[in-house]
Amino acid sequence: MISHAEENYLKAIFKISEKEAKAASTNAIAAELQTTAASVTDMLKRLAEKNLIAYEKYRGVELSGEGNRLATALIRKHRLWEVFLVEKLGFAWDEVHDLAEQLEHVQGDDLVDRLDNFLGHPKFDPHGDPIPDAQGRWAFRPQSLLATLKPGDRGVVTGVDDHSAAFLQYLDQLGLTLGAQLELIERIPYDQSLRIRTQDGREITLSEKVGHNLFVKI
Amino acid sequence: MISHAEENYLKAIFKISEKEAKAASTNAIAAELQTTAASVTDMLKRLAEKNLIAYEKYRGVELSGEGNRLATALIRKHRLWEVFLVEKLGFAWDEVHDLAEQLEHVQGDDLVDRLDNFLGHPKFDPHGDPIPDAQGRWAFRPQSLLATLKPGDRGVVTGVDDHSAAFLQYLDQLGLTLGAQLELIERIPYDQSLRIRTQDGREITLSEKVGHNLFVKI
DNA sequence: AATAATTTTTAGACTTGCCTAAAAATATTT
DNA sequence: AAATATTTTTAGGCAAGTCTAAAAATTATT
Repeated sequence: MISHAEENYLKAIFKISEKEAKAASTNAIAAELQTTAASVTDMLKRLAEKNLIAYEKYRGVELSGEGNRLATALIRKHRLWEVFLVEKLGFAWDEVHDLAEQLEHVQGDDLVDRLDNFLGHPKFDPHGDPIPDAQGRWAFRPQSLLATLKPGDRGVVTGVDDHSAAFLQYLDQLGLTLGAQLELIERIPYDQSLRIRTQDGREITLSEKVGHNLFVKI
Repeated sequence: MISHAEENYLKAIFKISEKEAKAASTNAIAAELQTTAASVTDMLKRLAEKNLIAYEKYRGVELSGEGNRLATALIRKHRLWEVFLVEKLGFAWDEVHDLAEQLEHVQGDDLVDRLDNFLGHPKFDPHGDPIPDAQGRWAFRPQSLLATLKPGDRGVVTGVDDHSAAFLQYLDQLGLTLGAQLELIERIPYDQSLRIRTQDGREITLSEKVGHNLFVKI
């Protein structure tokens, strides 16, 4: 049996490995989970003992096959619950993270698969993140950071890199939710600000930071 | 903040107090939660400390107003999730208890009320148990144990006292699910067995035990 | 009312998961 | 390469929640 705490560590390690493409460090895990390096070291020993990670002192960790399988299942659960909360219960996309964080730990034989079925097998969650299927396969969808578009390029908002409520609410306010169309007018050389036209013809200026946190499909 | 373990104790005390109409004993709580009397004593001290129960050594416990409020909210959550699992995800009534036991601990501002709304404000769960509303008010529905009917009485199955999977599956097999109509033909004096006629005209014999665990509305 | 049986509590220990402070190892600078 | 800075681990401790075994209190029996 695996505890909630252990599950959270696996997910954190998965998340870090995904970005960094190298072994996850103790400090990175501590930062991700808002805990201390000492606590992380404690837990890494336990996870290594259970063969869920490959751990070498001072060298960081990587998930084992089983650890990867568990982390993927957890992300699947998290994202399916997010879809449920938004699509069925009417929560906003910036309100669902903490709830899904709890719901993903609910254990039950075919709960996830029934939920998946009930929701119509969604491939992406309310933030545009892919939902792995029951076999752990990830959907792929070509997308680019808004910051990489060239003036004149048109795109559709497909996801976010920053999942903070502050960013999501700002996007709501701008009308830049998933599916919104936009066109890059120009990039200001001085500070890399981006002038875009929205689908209803408004022209708005976005900071470089926004450009690096918004995914669009060209 | 209240822990999952504390919540489970409150629910157990509520359940026992409901039946016994007197202070819940340490042993009764231990039996309900499948733990030891020593563990219960430990926890009772903590709950008393938090003013969730009135606890006097060797004298059993009763819920405080706040304890009662929390236990009621918990039962509300549990039963709403059971409705969700059966109505929306298609689980059988004997499969949902353990899942709801986990889901009831999920904390979130208006999650329960949104769920309640999504489900159409059900008044009873899949086992016929009442679901308290957001203000903690209980629906009442007159019902009697099948064992108390007189020959010739007709009734509709409205609930069960025994929630075990074995009993629920047996009822499924007999076709005696919620809403099923039946008529008591006779009570066998020898062993209090009950001969009933089902709505499709079958005559079946039920043990005294079944008679004491099935609720019907006459 | 005294003894026996039962229930409840206390005492002490264990695991999980977390912490701080100090030590050890690794990485970076000069 | 030596000194410094950073990262990671160890050591020791704490709280929650559980356990067993023993002591204390209550209840039942004779």
